Amino acid sequence: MIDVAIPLFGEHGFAGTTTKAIARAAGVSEAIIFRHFRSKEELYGAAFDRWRGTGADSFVDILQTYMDRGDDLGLLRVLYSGMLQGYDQERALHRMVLYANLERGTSGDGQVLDRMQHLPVGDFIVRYILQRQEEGAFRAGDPHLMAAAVFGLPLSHGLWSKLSGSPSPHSDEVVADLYARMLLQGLRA
Amino acid sequence: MIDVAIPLFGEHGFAGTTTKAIARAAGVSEAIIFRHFRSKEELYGAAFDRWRGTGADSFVDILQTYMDRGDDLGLLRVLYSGMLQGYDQERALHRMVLYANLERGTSGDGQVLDRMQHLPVGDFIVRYILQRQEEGAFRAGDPHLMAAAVFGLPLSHGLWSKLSGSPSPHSDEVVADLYARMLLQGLRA
DNA sequence: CGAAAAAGTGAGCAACCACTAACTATGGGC
DNA sequence: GCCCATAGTTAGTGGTTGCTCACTTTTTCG
Repeated sequence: MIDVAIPLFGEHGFAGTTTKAIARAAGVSEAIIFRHFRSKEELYGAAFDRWRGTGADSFVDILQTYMDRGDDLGLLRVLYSGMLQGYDQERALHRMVLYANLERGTSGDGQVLDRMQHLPVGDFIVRYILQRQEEGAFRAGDPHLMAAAVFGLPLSHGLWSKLSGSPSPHSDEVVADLYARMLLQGLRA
Repeated sequence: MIDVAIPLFGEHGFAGTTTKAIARAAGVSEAIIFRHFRSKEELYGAAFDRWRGTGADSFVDILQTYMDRGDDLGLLRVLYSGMLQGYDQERALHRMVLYANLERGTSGDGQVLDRMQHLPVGDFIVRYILQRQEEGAFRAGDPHLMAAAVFGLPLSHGLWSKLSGSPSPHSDEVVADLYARMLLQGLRA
């Protein structure tokens, strides 16, 4: 049931997704949703917990090997390539996260947003920038701000070409390489 | 009526905003909404047309003076400073645009998205990058991709600290300066 | 002024929303 | 065979949704 709820929440948001639609997609009657989850809200939360466990740990491990090797360009290229691929493969999940940012961003309980505050990959990039700064390789500045820039750079492209509806003529690899080179040059001291 | 609809659509999205709430905010009865607009959808479209005219032309003029002067860093600093200020001052409008990207991004008529396809500032940055590439100052690459990077860089920071609910400890000027320097260094050949 | 047009109202419509009540089938452990 | 928890059903609940209708008030203008 969570599996079929994620694409629906991702497509139409929390307010735009009806419990009836979820039930129909799951091939069951609407009533049993409320046997397994106390409310629509609780199902939404469960969908988010599913999202948190999305192979992020193994991805951090891969990035770590690049970091140990001192391969800055490789690290960024893998990060961006993974991000762009992730937008495709887990499009529904990413859209759900964006929706949550907007729907829960203001006057919400913040419960859902709290769960996504510190993600493994985000924490890793902050630590990575900090270390390279101490080594004198990267420019000075708040690592959190710079990490936001790292994640933001491909966001505009990804938002338009992947999560909305207008695909790009460039392959993920081309985009990832260009962005990795641009950002690395911008990070260097 | 459009004026009061924008904050509501920006706060809760199209699906999450009721016509009753708009009417109450406007201080009129619900029925007169449907005298002035054939449907909720049409009011939504009207709110977007309001957005398009948001002083973008004069902003482009300012950027143009920096471009003529060959002041790359100044141009980017003003652009980012303006973007961050815009997130604050026209928060509702920016949130509405993000909502539209998600809500209309898939299976929608695309009518709303088409209206925001080519914005003055976006077109200007593409032309700017193209010219600096021809002068040999900026690295090679698709200007549209690079323009997406220009707009994306501060997006992650802006999304979290401005459009959602967790403000940043840094001033807009500090952030704009850091990001402008990072991006300029990354753009250079 | 006076009439037409525009702007506004309250009551209410069918459809839909999240959610519940009362009941039935199923399957595993004793 | 019996118990009973789990999973499922149909048929609703009260409340809300976008939107309409019949009607009244205000504004415009020759």
